[in-house]
Amino acid sequence: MGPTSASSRSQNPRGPRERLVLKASQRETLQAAFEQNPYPGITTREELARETGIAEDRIQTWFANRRARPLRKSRSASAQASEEEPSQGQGEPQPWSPENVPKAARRKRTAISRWQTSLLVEAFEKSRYPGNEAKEELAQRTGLPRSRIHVWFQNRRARKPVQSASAPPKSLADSPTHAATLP
DNA sequence: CAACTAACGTAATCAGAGA
DNA sequence: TCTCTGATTACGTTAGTTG
Repeated sequence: MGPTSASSRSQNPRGPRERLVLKASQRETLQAAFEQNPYPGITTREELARETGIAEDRIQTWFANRRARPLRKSRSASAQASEEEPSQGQGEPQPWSPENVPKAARRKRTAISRWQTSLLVEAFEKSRYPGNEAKEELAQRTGLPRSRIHVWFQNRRARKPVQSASAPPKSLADSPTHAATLP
């Protein structure tokens, strides 16, 4: 199995997912793909996932972090205004602009059924910030991938702000839409 | 310990399916 | 068409790994 040194991290309910440590060969593969296209679509990501053995959502995270790196400045910033930057001299000094990026295919929209949604809503009301364990459990129970659960919570948090204690819960006569309540 | 960087947060936006 | 909501992005922060 994996020579993971950290295996005693399964006690924190809010704990994040175990941090992945890339092998040199995996890093090379990703870096090569990044140079060809910093915005890989779902097809490319899954291909890379197969090649490297890394989960697709981790590939996506890797690309996002990689894109941000040259733009982000370290908190130390070094403050030295040298007129040259090592490791970024040759190649394309131009930043990637969205217009220049070919629209890669997105992941197909996942259809989340009513019962799956109810389960997620129930969990959301218990905790808006499920840790990795809770996400895995929800993935098990709903049959949805962990990454979709993660996105669902992100969207839910963004669209359903925290209800004030004094704010009326969505009682009757508030949302005439969803007529089907519960079985 | 300091630098590097995977994981994860928000906010904004794009995009698919149903009313 | 509009609404609801899943997918993706930029940007910022947190915390594990490594020199």
